[in-house]
Amino acid sequence: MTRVRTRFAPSPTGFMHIGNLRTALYAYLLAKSSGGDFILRIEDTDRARYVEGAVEFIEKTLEAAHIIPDEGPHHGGKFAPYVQSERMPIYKKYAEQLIESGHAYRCFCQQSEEQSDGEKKFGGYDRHCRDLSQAEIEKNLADGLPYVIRQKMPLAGETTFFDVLHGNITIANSELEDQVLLKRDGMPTYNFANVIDDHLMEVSHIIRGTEFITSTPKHVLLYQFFGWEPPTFIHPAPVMGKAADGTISKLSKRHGATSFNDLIQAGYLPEAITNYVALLGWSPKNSNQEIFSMDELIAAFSLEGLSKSPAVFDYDKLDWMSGEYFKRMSDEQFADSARSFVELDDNLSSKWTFLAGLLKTRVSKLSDIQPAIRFLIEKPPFDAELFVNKKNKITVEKSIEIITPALGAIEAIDDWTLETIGAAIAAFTTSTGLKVGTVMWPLRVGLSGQKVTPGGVNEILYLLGKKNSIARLNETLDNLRAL
RNA sequence: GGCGCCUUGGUCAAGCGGUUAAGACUCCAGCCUCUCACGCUGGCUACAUGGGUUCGAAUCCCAUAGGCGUCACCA
Repeated sequence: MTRVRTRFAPSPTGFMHIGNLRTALYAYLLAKSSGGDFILRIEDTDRARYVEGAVEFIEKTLEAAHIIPDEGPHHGGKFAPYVQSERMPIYKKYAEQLIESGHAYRCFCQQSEEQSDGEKKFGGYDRHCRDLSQAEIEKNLADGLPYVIRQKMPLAGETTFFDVLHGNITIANSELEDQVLLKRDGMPTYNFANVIDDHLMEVSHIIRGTEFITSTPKHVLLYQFFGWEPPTFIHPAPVMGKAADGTISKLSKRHGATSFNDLIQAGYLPEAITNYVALLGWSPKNSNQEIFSMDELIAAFSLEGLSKSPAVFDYDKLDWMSGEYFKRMSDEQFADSARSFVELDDNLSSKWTFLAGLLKTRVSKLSDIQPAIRFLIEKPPFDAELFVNKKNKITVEKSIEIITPALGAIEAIDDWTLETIGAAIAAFTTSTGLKVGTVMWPLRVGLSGQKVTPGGVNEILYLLGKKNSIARLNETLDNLRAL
């Protein structure tokens, strides 16, 4: 059995779409699950679309996602170069070989040429250049006429190829246009370069989007023309997005964050993103496991688990998975990863690990943190409504009755630690003879200025510090009495 | 429009001729609880439609519908 070699072949657009990331992931998992190689190849044959620095961006993104190429532009490998624009002589050689064997021809048609008869027309050219005499060709060449090299498709019959997900797919050759192999500028088209490179680089399995299904017969014909063995094809369905109005379409900008980078910036962990994306179109056999480390994905991956229907990207589920990753981290780890997403004052930054521990189970992405802790830095405006709570039998009067003596108890705390605070508040609560909830409600609301807080009274007191806590409670008291 | 692919709850998704049609997310209810969250219990919701084949079909076949893709000197 030949060695499994897969490749990820993005064009350098400076953007790593989630769908691309998933394709890369599957290719990587397939290779690694069978001890093979994963290749990164840059398909930069469209000069107009080239984005400066995009290659480095792709490499950095893959690295962040823990998808590490064995061969690539900056990873080396015996089939270098791995950037198509650096392989032009190779494509030229094979294109000419095809002309000689009668499977390709020089086409001198202008791009905008119109065809008037009722014959089937392919992209502004007809097939008359197929029949040019050698003399005509020589003349055109001598005149310096620009030309492209086109693949000479069989006019009859059909081409069948096997796709792991879809089985045999057959397309009539009459549906196939004479594909341009070499463009006017000498660059190869995708449809040509990928065949040459995949063969030369000994790629065994091609994983790419379904948008390539209909052009695969062209590739298969090329393999036949050259007498090469075609690789195994796998065409997973695209990742879809759901718009606000419920319509479903290929995941794009209108659906929000759609690139790996967008998601990182929103504060999702790379591991969580990779994990979630892996499950969008793949599921493990004989298991319901959902949380996977990269090593576990490699161990569990198999082509049989791939789905052939499109999957809708679900931010709710990503949020859940993200939360699962947070919960499995230690407070220290979480505090560390979240640190760059928050701005803290000196007081809070000295208690950051503790605060982070409180937040860990309450956020689904790191960018949720800052809004959740703002009340600790700046107290929200007074709102009397907050001091009325039916369930805990709290009213404004009752709040004043509780906060006033509580202030005394708080002022009496010398050593400001979570333990001493907890003990003092517990003792105070007991002394009032009231239910815990009844006592805590006005205190928490009075301290935080909001109904919902991460952590309870003890934690907030600790985080705020003695001086600040007392100041806030006094202010609250003033406001309540003024009503 | 031609050609191709796809179709199990709102979403992901098991299932490969015989099941009470898994599991997860979301949502709802309850428990826990000083709020929220976590955790725990439980619940709602699905085989696109119509024909076959078969003792028996979500599973096989054929239509129909809908969705998606493709028809570039982009990938």
